[in-house]
Amino acid sequence: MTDFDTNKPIYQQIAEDILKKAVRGEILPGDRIPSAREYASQKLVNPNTVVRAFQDLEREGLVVVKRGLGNYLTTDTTRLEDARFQLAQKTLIQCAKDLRELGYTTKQIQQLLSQQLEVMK
Amino acid sequence: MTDFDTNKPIYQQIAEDILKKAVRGEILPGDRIPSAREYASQKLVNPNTVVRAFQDLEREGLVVVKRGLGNYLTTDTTRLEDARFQLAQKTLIQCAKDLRELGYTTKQIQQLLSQQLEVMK
Amino acid sequence: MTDFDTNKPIYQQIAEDILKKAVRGEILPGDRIPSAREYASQKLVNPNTVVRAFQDLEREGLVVVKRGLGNYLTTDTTRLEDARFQLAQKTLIQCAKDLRELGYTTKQIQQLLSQQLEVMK
Amino acid sequence: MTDFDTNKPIYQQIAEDILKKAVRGEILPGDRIPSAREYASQKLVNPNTVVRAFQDLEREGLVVVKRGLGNYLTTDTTRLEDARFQLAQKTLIQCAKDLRELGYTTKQIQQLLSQQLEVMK
DNA sequence: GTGGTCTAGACCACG
DNA sequence: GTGGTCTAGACCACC
Repeated sequence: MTDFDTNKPIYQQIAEDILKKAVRGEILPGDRIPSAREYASQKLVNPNTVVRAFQDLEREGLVVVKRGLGNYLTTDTTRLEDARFQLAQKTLIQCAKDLRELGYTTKQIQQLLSQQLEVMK
Repeated sequence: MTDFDTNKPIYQQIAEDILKKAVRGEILPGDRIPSAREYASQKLVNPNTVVRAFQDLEREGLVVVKRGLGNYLTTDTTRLEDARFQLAQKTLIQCAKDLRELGYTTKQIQQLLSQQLEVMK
Repeated sequence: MTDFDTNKPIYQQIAEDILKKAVRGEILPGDRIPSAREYASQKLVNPNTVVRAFQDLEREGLVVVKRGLGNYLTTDTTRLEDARFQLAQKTLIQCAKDLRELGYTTKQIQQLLSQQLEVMK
Repeated sequence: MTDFDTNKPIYQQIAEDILKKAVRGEILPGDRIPSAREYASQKLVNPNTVVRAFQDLEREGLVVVKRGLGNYLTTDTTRLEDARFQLAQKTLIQCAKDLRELGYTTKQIQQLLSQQLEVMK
């Protein structure tokens, strides 16, 4: 994920990127997260944009900011699991709703999804 | 659908609304679509916003503009089916990709979707 | 030419259609041209639109309107040849200008045109 | 090109102007394009009109929009060359077709074009 | 600062 | 009547 999708705020993509790394175990609870500056220079984005992403993560309780020390992934694993499930839920609801509105039946939707998952393997 | 989602362009929602009506058979191939002005006064949006939606639909070949007469749904049913499938495909790919990145397995994704579809029945 | 190009006024396309038929010899000098009504019902366009085309042709001296009798192609062949050459000239100037602005050289333009003419044979 | 042709949409002329500059090398791949507002105040047109031109260019993949930063000419030179060739092709096809319909032969068309190019030198 | 969107109101060509 | 275009001015999110 070196590039960003133009239709979505970059700060949001950064926040989701970190959440994804956390739920996949690439960052462990309590781990230090690169500082906004490091992250910004690495991903070639404006530091302000990263700061905003971190603020959002802190607000959700996923990241703990220790001033002068850096940002740390929360040790509260429930929070992580919650955030993961919520994001998944939101994604699925939107997807299911959109497909329903396109006139697809439950069976068809499941079939299309299976095909898609197969292709992406 | 009398109101609009605030975090999506209105013109895009109008275009999708018409596409959805078309694929669901509420508008038939060759049917006349309400003029931009009618549509605008009915949905209480600015005519220009509707015009933009219609232009997008024309660019995709879903709507045929007959100058001075009005806008007509294309009689090319392949186009309609294509547009439907493409939109469904795009939705599914995004959904599957997002869930994969959250670390869900194929089985789990299918299960979550089934639950969701069940709930929405 | 049963259908019309949407980017150009229909009345203009009708006028050009008649001019083209005349210069190609499908209509001869002095021949009667179908009345606006006949033409309109044949091509499925609004009679007013045909009328406007005929007015333009009359203004250019290509068509003579004899009230109550019908419209006749002028017997003045010079007029026809003039109109033909002018239209050709206008077309070429625009084409050459556009290609020049795209940075093509004289040689390249001639070559591209030759290829195109070959294809259309 | 300080003024605009009255019988063509301004937004279209702006888009073509930029494309032409790009294919002629006056703007290089990756270069920043003046912001819509700059361009608008410079050419004395409404910013919205410029925005529309830029959006068309983005849709064709010639311009990349970086939000909050500005518009950049694509670094994908294939796209540029494609766009150039397509526009040239479209122009030529239309020209050749029109002349053919006026009853000119291949030889005559080539000759007329050569004369025209000579004149414009 | 940038681009994205929307509203309001106007004018035109076309049918 | 229709759609196409343009202007003017506003608000927003983003960087």
